[in-house]
Amino acid sequence: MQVRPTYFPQLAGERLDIALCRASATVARAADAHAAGQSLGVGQHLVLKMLYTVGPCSQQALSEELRIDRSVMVTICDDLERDGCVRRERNPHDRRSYAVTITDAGRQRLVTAERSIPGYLDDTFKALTPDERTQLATLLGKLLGISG
Amino acid sequence: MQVRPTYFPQLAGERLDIALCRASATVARAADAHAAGQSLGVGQHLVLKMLYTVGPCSQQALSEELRIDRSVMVTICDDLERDGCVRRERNPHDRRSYAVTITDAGRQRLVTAERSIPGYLDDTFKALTPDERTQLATLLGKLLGISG
DNA sequence: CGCAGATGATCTGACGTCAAACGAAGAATG
DNA sequence: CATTCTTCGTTTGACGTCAGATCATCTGCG
Repeated sequence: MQVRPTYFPQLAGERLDIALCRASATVARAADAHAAGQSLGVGQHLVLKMLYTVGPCSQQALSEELRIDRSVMVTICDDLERDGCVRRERNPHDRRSYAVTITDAGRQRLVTAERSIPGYLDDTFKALTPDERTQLATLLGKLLGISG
Repeated sequence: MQVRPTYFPQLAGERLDIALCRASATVARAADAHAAGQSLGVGQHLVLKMLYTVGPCSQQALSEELRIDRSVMVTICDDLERDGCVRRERNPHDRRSYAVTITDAGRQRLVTAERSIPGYLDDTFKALTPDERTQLATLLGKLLGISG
């Protein structure tokens, strides 16, 4: 029930980029808060999810696909490995790279975390109807150059 | 001509929040690049624009409305003042706060910078038709709780 | 008035992100 | 094979952001 209708709406009206960035910042905050509740960082979650769906990957592949800097990926994998969620095995065909592999504990951790995602998404985007969410997804897809 | 159709599209499909954040990151990069070309930071531009449209403000008001941290606003105003784009006059009714005021030079600087904005926006959102841009603006508005 | 608490601007310290440099291991060229 | 170049993972250093402390000023209350 905030009583502050001022300059921003006008700005958002003429600057689509600013509106997009602010919406993203809001959503990112929600994601971080939710992740903290699960005691599994957003990056860690995404890494586990990708390993789960596409199988063992190099840190390089994880970095590029998830757009997480290589140096950040190091500590994400460190933490996941310390928690027993992944193993770092050397790729026998290229001993420079790892084959980061999800463990049973990691799979377990992932499915647990995944259970809370629908509720989190629903809450974060509760201002939009299901149709509108689909619209938004489509528009963002186009913006990101996703072929589909 | 990139030949990398892999995991991300699938992720973006089921995680609207991730899609939103990545789109925002892309747009923010474009904004920074464009701002660098204008040698006027995004924050500085927004401050000038707000001062231009709503008149003199305290740094507090600028901070809250533009969602820029107070401590960051200090250096933004420092730089703008050093360049002669704003003046910091004490608010006579409350000498704790400034009345940050745009100068003629600042106005000039702003209108110059504003001229390049339509082209920048058009380029950044070229993947969307005008109708789709309007749709996106509407959806983001709802998400941000803008009354309209 | 005199004092406690709130508020605006500023400064400082901690944190996360990212670019650049590095070492190890492969690929390519002669 | 040797030399050069590239790639993967890691470390380091710089930078921007933000929370908390600080100082000056204002407000409210006795």
